[in-house]
Amino acid sequence: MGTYSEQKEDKAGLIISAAQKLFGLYGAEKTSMREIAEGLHISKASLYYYFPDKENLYKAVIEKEQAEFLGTLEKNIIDNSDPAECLRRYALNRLSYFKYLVNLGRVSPESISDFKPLIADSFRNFREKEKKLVMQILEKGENIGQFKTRDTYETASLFLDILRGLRSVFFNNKKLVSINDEEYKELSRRVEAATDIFIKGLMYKK
Amino acid sequence: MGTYSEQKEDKAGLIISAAQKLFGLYGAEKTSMREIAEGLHISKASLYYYFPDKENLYKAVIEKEQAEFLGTLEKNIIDNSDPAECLRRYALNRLSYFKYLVNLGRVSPESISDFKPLIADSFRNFREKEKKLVMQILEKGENIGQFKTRDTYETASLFLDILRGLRSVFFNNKKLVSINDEEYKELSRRVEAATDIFIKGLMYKK
DNA sequence: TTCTGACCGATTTGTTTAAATGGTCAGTTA
DNA sequence: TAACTGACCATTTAAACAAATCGGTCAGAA
Repeated sequence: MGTYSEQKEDKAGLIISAAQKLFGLYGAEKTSMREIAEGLHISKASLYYYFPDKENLYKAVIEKEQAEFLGTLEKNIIDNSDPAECLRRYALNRLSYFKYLVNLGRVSPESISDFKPLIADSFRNFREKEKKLVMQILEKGENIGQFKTRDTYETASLFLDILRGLRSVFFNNKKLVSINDEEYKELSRRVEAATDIFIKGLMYKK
Repeated sequence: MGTYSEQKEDKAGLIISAAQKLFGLYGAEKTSMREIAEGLHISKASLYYYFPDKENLYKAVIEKEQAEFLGTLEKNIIDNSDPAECLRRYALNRLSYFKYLVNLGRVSPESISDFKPLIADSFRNFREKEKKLVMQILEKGENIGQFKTRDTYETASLFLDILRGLRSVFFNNKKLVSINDEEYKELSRRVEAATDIFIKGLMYKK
């Protein structure tokens, strides 16, 4: 990489960070490009030199967060050799990421449901990557004769949807803006219980 | 019951049915008390002879639907002796009820999240009844040595939340107004798969 | 290459006004 | 006296319009 593109990435990174902060404070829709530019002491038009439009800037913020999470997740999992323990860790790590997103204001009705196609793609992509990670764990479990599944892809998808569903149910019951420690403990207790039963349900019966 | 209260219940029942129909067409918020009264050829004030306010009328509609569902559900389950099969039936019956509610327009962001306390109570009550039904099934499974759970109440609650979560995830992905046959099949396939794994996870290991 | 001010059409916001809504009540009806 | 009603009220919602703000563009300066 040359100096230019490095500089460009630096500047783009600064913009992403500034946008990330403001999106976290006010939400993406309530944050204007003018505000982001003013915070960086540059003109609004400059933002459009680095990002074609607001949607792509938002996408960059989302994908930055997703990449960070997937990175730490892989590290946290790969070193562990027991597939069941891997699934347990996955569930709790994923929940921790959820808490982070909620407390950042990144999870809300409008952020989830009526997403623009571009952002929806990012989420789909993220979920696919998650699925593949879980698939790897399941396949490992099959190979060492610990698990027995019909279809690792379907099972991984189901596992993630169950976790997502539990979060969603918990989230819908209380109208959450942020998660405090008590709520988080309660939710992780349920997620752990569900994961344990799920794992038992995958176990190979001798 | 005397003639008077029977007549009163008849009339109240008519009002509930009329309201049910209109709520289904336009939603509770977009249906006015005037409309309901006009459809029954009575004055708006008369509605307030039978129901203290709109909220309680809506509550009556909700509880009528819930009672009907719980009734058919119990019938559909009680005659079956295998607990695992009971859980499977429960899951699919519950899904069928969900489809019914969605296609009636009874499930929507505003109907779910920002409910008035009164209606929220009805839902809590309904969920408690569901939980007790599932608990009965689980206890039966424990008694015949088929299941092994830490806590039947917690497990029942978890089972229902997982089902609810899967519906919620499916519902949030597509922005549903009604469920067609394909979507319903897809959803029941997933619910069945989750239920099967869940049941396996409850099985007593010899 | 990087950045900007001036500018555009479209959307959002604020404000005002009229209509409709949920709810009440004294009194009629049968 | 239980069942019902028309007239009425305070509050919410709908409509309409103006002003501000928004995302985005572009010729040209640095």
